[in-house]
Amino acid sequence: MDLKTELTRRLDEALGKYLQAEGADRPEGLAAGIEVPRNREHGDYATNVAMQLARLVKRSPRQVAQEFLTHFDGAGLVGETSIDGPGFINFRLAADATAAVLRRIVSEGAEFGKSRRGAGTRVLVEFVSANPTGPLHIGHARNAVVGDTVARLYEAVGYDVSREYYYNNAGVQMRVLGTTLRLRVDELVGRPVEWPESYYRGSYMIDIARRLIDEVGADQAVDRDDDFYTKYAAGEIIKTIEADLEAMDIGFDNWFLESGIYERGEVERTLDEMRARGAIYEEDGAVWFRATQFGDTRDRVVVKGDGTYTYLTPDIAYNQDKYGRGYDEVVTVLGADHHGQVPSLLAAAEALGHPKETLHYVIYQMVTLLKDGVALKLSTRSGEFITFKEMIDELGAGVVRYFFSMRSPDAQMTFDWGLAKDTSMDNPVYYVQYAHARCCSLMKKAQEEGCPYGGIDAADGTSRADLALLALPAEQAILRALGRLPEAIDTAARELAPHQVCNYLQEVAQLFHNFFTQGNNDPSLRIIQTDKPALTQARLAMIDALRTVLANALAVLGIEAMDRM
RNA sequence: GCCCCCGUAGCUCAGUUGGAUAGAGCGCCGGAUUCCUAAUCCGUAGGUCGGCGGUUCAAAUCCGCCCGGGGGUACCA
Repeated sequence: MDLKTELTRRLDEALGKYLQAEGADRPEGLAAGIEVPRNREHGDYATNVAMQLARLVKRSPRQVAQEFLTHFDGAGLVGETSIDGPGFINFRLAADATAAVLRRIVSEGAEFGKSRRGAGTRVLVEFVSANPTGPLHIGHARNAVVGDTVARLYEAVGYDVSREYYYNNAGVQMRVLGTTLRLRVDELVGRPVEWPESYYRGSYMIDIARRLIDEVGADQAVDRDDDFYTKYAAGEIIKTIEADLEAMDIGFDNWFLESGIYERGEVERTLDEMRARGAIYEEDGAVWFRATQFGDTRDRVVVKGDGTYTYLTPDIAYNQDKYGRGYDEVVTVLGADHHGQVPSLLAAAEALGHPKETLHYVIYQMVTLLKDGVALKLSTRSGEFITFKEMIDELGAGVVRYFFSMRSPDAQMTFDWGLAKDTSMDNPVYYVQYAHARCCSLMKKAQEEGCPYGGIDAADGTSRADLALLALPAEQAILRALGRLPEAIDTAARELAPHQVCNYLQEVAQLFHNFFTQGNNDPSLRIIQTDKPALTQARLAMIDALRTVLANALAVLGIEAMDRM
C-alpha cells in the first residue's frame, strides 16, 4: 500500500471517530480530502477536512483541526503534523517512512508503481482503427500513442486489457481501393489504362499490384472481380499497418472487421433490443432512436427511409458487441474530428442498459506539425506527406511516444519536429532518459572506484546502506518523489491522462539532475565518496531506486530506458 | 444556429477535480562548474489565469453570459 492510500485510510478512521464523538452522522460526500501542497514548506501531504467540518460543528476550522488530530493515529507514518493557514492540517512523513520507500522499491523492482486495483475487470481499448486505404501517416500517430499508453496504464493498475483495431473492408472507399489495384495491375501487365477521377494515387498501390502479380502470375492477376482486388489490397495494407505499429511496440489482440457485425446480424439484434427497451420509434418513414432521453441533443435516425442504416447504427451495434464479449469497460480513442457521434453512442449504450461509467471516449485534439518553420494542421485525413514509418525512422519510437504522451489529450498540441530531432537535454525525452543513464553510469563508476553498491540489505556490514544518512532536504525530496510513483500512475489511469506520467518523470529527473550537479560545487554532496563508504552506499541505494522508478515510469509510456547514451 | 475541446509568463504547456505566495520547460539576462558524462546546474526578470457577473470561509478550477481559436454537427459515407 502506498503512503497516500495509507494516510487516507487513517484520516478516514479519524474522521469516523471524530464524528462519533460529536454525535453527528457523516454528511453526504464528506471525506478527508488529501492533497500534496504546492508549497513544500507545508509538508508532504495536507488535508482540508477541518475546513469542511467547521461548518458542520460550527466552530473555527483551526479549533476543529486540533480536536480532529486527537483522533488521528500517525504512528510509523507521519513524523510531524501542524495546523496552518485557514485550517489545513499538514503532515510531514516520518523519516523512516521515506527511507522505507527505498526498501519497497528495491523489493518490488519492476512491479513498483503498479497496483491490483482493476484486478478481475476486463477492459477493451479500441484505437487507431484507420481504414486500410493506405499506410498509416503522421496524422494517425497521436491516436496510436494515446491508445496504447492508455492501455498500458490500465494494465499497470491491474486491469485485464485487450487492444482492438476496428476496420472496414467494404463500402465506397474500399471499392475505390479495389479499382485502383485492378488498374495498377493492368498497367503493370501493359494494358492501356484510363484513370478515373477518384483513385488512390500513392505508390504503395503499385507495390501491392506487383506483389499480387508475383504471387499468382500475371494471368491470374488480371480480370478478377472487384471483391478480390478489394480484399487483397486491404489485406496487404493491414499487414503494413501492423508492421508499422510493431515498430513502436504497439500490438493488437484483435483486428475486428466491421462486416462481421452485419454477417452475424448484430445490427438487427441491437435494434430489436433497443425496441424492446422502448428506445425506438418510427416517424416520417424512418426509424428513430430516442436519444434525447439519454442525454443527446436530438433524436437520431437509425434506419433511413430507404431501409439502409445511418453510419451511427453499426457503431451502436459494435459497442453492443464489445459488451457482449464480456468486457466490463469499453474505451475508444478518437480524434476531435470524429467526436460528433460520441453523445449519441453514449446515449445508445445507456439505452441498452450499460452504466454510463463503463463507456469511455478519449477524445484527443488536433495536432499542428511544426517543421522547417512551417506550421501544418494534421488530421487523419491529411498528413500523407509524412508516413508513420518515416516519422519513427527519423525520430525514434521513444521520442514519438513521449511527445504525443506529453500533452493532455484535451489540448491541441504543436509537434515541434526540430525539438523532437534534437538530441540535447532541451529535448524532454533525453532529459528524462539521461537521468536514467546517469544512474546506471554512477553504479558502474562506483564499481570502478572500488566501492560497488552492496544492496540495501547486504549482510556484509561494511557495504550495508544506512538509509538514515539520507537526511538532506534534497535527498528527502527525491525519496518522497520516488514514493509517489504509484499514485502518479493511478491518477493518470483514472483520468485516462498519459501526460501526467510525463509530468511526474520530468519532476523526478529534475530533482535528480539538480542534486547531482550540486556535487560539482560541494564535494560533500557527491554520490560516490570513497572515504565515506556508508554514505556512498546510502546514496547508491537512492540511485538504484531512482533507476527503477525512472525505468518503470518510462515502461508505462512504452519507452525503453537506456543504460547509456 | 446547436454541441464538444481550448484560452494561464515572449513560446510550448502543467496545475493532483474548490485551497495556502499560480508553476515547469524553452527563450531572455546574469552567474557556477580543477566535475561521479559541459547532453549539467543556480539565479533574475516576465501574469488582469480571455472578459464581466454569480456561488462561499476560499475560484485558474464550479455556474451564467460574452469575446477569441480549433473541431463537429442535419435519414452523408
